[in-house]
Amino acid sequence: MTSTRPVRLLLADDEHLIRGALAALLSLEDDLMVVAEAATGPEALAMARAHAPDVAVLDLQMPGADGVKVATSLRAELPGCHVLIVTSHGRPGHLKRALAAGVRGFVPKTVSAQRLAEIIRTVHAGHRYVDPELAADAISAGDSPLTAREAEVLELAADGAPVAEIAERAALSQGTVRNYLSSAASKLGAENRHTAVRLARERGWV
Amino acid sequence: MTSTRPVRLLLADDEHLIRGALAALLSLEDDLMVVAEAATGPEALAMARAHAPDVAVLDLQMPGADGVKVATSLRAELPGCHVLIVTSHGRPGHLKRALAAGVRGFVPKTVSAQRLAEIIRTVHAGHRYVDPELAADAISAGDSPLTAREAEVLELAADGAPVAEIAERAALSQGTVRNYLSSAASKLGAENRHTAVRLARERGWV
DNA sequence: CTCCGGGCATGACAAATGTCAGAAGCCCAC
DNA sequence: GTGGGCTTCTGACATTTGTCATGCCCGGAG
Repeated sequence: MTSTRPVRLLLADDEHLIRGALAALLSLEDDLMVVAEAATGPEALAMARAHAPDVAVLDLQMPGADGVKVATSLRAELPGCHVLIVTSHGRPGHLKRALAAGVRGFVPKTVSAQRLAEIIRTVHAGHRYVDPELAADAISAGDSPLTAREAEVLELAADGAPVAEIAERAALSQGTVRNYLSSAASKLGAENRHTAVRLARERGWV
Repeated sequence: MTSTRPVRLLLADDEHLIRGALAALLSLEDDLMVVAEAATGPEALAMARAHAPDVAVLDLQMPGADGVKVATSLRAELPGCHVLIVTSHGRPGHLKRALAAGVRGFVPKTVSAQRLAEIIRTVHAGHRYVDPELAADAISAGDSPLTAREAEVLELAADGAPVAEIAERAALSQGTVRNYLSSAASKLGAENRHTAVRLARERGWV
């Protein structure tokens, strides 16, 4: 690779410790340059607009808006900025959503900084990179068997709310809610909606 | 501070990215020296035994055994090794458990590496350090109002298991289980056991 | 010693939940 | 345009919960 101008990076992660450490390590690479940092989703967007980085390295879970949401907005506003998502807990469904949002790379935080630097270069060069293990998980987990409404209702049930409340918030009758919950649970092989919620969470389907 | 021998550190975190970055940043400080790294609880223990570090910087959530468990074992085996716990999601109850386990420092991952280095020195000098915000949360959250059995049953209910299963696993009658769940829920101000579980989780009481 | 709170249980009732069958409207594909 | 899948509803039923009263045993506080 001939010496061209460095890759300009945006780093977004709510954990200052990691963000700072990462910035320091990546800056050690001659061809990488951290031009902006952010601790929240909205902040990441604002920083991206202000600095127009080549690659945005986003944490999946951030206050305000998660990495995928930020990626979606970024794709619309800065098509030239490639997004690389870094995550601690890689749920299969997240990867799918991320890819659908136009994310170019998806890696767990268990990779080394060295490896991350390489991946950043890969993504910047226009290629894609998905961690093989996460990819395997996503493939074996398959697609969500839930219909849109089932998923919606299941999500509303997530914090333990009674059927009456779910029905109200979804503007559905209680009977309908129970039917959806029941069919969602049976599709997921769960005995009740609460385990169903847990299973759907684990697979990243909610 | 006169130039004495450096503080020998053990770093344990399952995320290689963070661990590596942290090791690099902390090594930049003249008086700090990373002598061992670990990715799991048991590994951290083994490393500690092998290297007898002055300060162990542990992530709260690691595969195998969490930071508090490691701290407990460490306290027994290496009384001279002070433990500093670093966490992403600081639940009030965790802090309390950590302090009870003899942990000397407790900080969120939102601090900067610079600050962390200072805190490591504080802990090494024999003092304690608890992040003020986490401390405030812990104090305002107060003590768990649950009796031992209530907490135990609530924990078994955590993954959405039906009463029959909880009863079997706790070797209690179903009626007793329902009574405990009911009283736990009312103590927590929850409408049902599932929200009760969620609330107890948030406060770190399970 | 006696009282009290916690652990444990039972039984009974009310409320919430899960399950099923059936039915209507809608839209898409064949 | 017909069939099939999704959405939505209703009603009925079985099962699971939540709640409450009541009782027993035990160990520590007064």
